[in-house]
Amino acid sequence: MFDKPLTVYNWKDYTLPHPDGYIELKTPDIGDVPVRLFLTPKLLEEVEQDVYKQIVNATRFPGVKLVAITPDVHVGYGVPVGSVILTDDTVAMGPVGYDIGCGMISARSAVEAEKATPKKRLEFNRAVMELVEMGAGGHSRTKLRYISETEFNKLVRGGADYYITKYGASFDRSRAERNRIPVDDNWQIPWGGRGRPERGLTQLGSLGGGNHFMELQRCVETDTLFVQIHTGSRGFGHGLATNYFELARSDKPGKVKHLDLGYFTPDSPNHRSYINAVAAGGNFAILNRLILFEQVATAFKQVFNAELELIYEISHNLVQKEWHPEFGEGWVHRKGATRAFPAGHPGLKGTKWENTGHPILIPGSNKDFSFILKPLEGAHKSGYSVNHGAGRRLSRGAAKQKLHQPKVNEEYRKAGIIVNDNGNIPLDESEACYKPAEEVVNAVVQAGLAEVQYRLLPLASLKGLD
DNA sequence: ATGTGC
Repeated sequence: MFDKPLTVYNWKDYTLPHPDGYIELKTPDIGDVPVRLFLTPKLLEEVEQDVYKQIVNATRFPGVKLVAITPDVHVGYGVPVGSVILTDDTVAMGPVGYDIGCGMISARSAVEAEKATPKKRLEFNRAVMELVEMGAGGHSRTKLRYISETEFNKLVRGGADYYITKYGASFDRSRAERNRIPVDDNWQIPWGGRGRPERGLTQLGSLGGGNHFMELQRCVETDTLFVQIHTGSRGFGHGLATNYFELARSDKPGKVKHLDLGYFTPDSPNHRSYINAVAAGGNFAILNRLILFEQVATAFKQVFNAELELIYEISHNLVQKEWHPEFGEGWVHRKGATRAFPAGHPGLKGTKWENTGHPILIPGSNKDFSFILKPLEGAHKSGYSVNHGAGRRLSRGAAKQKLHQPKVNEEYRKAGIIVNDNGNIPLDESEACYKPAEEVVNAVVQAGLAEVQYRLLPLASLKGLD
């Protein structure tokens, strides 16, 4: 299924603009599966050659009905980061990714942006760094570092509902995507194995490394201070993903040659089990964002003496059962892709977003715009999804090699953006590593998927170091 | 992404 050799190399010659605002890809390698590229011609030109093989992979899981590619697409494990895969009943791990439930939280304040003087920005960063554990391998600095396995189980099953009942909530969470993804009572966490999800036991309430961040921003439209957080399920989600990749391999001996392309059809008991794992990993990520937000709000209060109000909280790495007007009920895998339900979508029924659509949170680099978008009716074209960020354009290795530390430090200093507290900008996460966010967001606006509501500019950024 | 082995 996945080892059929590719017949096409110059794949970009097999694209044609569709009147609905996306680019259609049709090659013998992808057969009849509709593949829609939500890219401008310029962004398409910049897409790496290796992405093609991964798009073909995406079409080859059993029962795939649609593959949508978002404008921030780049190479991932098995399938691209920035892909949306609709299947009938197959569920797959690669199309969710290792950081199960990874996503964004965004909040606003009534504080005028000018109150964030350079001194206050540094003060904010120091206050956050005092409270929040950042970086790869970090353990929570909250009391949740010391919870029992029993309590951990209750948390990843009960999500924010359980957390709020047990520990109380310092803010109104009713504006989040959800508090909890249901987990079956009989599902057990697959402790141990190669993945060792138990790594997550001490990590609830820690940022992590890589592209995870916390940021103080100025909203261009309101000229007030906003805050944004990007984090996921840490070692727990990573461990779950690893163990289910292994299970997929033992499920179908010899058939799954590429570990990254494992999947489960409903005839496997692991099918339901993996859906539960995604729910538990998703709940961990929801909790992680909730706890970090409480800490950031505490720091914000200390420095600006004001409250933060949630705008939205949403994951961009999940598989969920959804309805689609063209493809019916099915599993929607989003890997580095943000859900975009417009007004009237049945998935919003009974929520406060029913008549408006829910906010879409899209971060740019820490020296570029971030965006909050509003989904439009046309979002069905992409399986109700848009990009999840600007998209990497320079590898970490290349960034460390090519970029000059003093020069980058100077650029950020001139822009008045403080990263952490020592003036040294992490090169592999700096502006040059990412595509211009505006260009990427324009691609989804032009395709009629969403419209821009707020533009946010970074003032102070917090990054965990690898 | 993770945090360890290449």
